[in-house]
Amino acid sequence: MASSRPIIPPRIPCVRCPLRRLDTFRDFSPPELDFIADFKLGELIADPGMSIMGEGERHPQLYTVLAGWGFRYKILEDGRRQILNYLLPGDMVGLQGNIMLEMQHSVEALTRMTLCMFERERLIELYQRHPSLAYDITWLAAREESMLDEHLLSIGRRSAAERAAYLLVFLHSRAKSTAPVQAGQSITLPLTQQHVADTLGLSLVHTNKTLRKLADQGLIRWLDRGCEVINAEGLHQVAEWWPPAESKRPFI
Amino acid sequence: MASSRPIIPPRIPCVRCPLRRLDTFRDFSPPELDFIADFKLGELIADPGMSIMGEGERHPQLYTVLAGWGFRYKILEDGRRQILNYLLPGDMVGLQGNIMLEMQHSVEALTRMTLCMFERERLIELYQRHPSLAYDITWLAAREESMLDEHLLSIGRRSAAERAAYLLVFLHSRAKSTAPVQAGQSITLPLTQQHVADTLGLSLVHTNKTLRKLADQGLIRWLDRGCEVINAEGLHQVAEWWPPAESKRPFI
DNA sequence: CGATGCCTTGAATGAAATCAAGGCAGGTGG
DNA sequence: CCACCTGCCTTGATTTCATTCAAGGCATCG
Repeated sequence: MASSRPIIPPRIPCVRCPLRRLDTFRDFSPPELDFIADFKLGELIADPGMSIMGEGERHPQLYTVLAGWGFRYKILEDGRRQILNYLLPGDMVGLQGNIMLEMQHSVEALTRMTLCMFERERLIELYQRHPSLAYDITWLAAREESMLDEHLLSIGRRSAAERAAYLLVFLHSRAKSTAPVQAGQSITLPLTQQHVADTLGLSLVHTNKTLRKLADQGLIRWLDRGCEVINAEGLHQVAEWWPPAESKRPFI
Repeated sequence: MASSRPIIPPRIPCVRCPLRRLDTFRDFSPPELDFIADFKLGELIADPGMSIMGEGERHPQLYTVLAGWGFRYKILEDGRRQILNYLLPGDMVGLQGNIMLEMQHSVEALTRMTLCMFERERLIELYQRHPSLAYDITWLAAREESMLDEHLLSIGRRSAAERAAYLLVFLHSRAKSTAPVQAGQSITLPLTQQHVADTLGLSLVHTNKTLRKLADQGLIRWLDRGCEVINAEGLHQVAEWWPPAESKRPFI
């Protein structure tokens, strides 16, 4: 099944990885970089809406998002869907496949994505030869966990408006730190209201009404298939949430 | 602050660790065991209701639950509380403190707990000298992540009754795999309905009514400060959830 | 014997889901 | 070029589910 997808040999050499240029991410030492470059099998291009991994599947690969947005989700038998988190450049995808036999969630592309593909088999080698990179993987897992904690608090205890404000300003701040620096240009979150609804645990209709209120307050502007954050500070205050202080992030 | 708590030198040597005897957990190689034994600083005893870590604190230690139950939670300014997950024997506590500067959640004891205390500083050493243990830590982090994913699906998309059934059977199955083998004796989950409410994102009153219905269906029995699962299979069906197949688990 | 902690229940209120339409832009095919 | 989809957003009316309010019960403990 993976073979039916457009997998191509590495086009973007790790030495010239565009993510390394951003100062959100930490630098590799030369031996680390060599290892990673060798570890990389190729690239996967995914178009919007394309399924990258499916719950219950076994996946021999491990990915890192190089460009574009995606999301992880689970569905119940009757179709109720919960989006668990979003995938942005620098995020790892499919680590769970190494630990559990089967994937416990699905992954879908939101925009056109480029993913770096790694050989799962060689993960052990990474742990043996590069403890610092192993530690980075743990770091990434712990960071994912802390995002999920915050989402749980949000869905469990925040009101609809607070939840929506939280989600949008959360994504906004993540987008800001991974977007190629564009002079003053505003960032658009590439979502539909259905995605928002499925993330917040609300119905589409109620999500729409809630977003309308935020828009009426001048906090956001909703475009076709996208959301523009106009007043991030206002959203922070509605949500009662501020992003945790973060030093330079690792990525693989 | 940690010094005001009853920290005692190791009483239970790792060689005779009671968890290693359970066949839920994997065995250590002799060198691994030596390292862990040396890594262990002491034990922490926590009584029910005692705070083990607080959000915003910096924690120099890392723990593993040796006995007893606890939980991780977050609170909003106005007091709304969300329980994120429960801590059972074999679970790691405080890894996040290594990655983020400050803890992003709090930890409290539910029953009397014994925790093994490790020196955070030496975690890097563990990564350098024992890649297999490093991998185990990643394994534990990924497992925690997959539990949080399931909780998110539950709170976001399941009905009150489904959620309650899920939580109880989830805890029941976790308890079963870590409890010292007691011949046919039933397991009691050491919770109050307030804990259940704060885990499910429901009010106490509505939680009570929901649990009542499950009890009326003969699925559970509610005791004072505890819940007895009578019909696990029934709960699985209400929740539409079964525990993922799991091979022997690592622990540190 | 009065507190306190935990569970229980009924009644009133409120938030969110569901039901039901409709609008509007972009794309396609006759 | 127009007719007709289709996907995404919007709005009002109704119903369902969950919260809040209010009280009481019943053990345990000092």
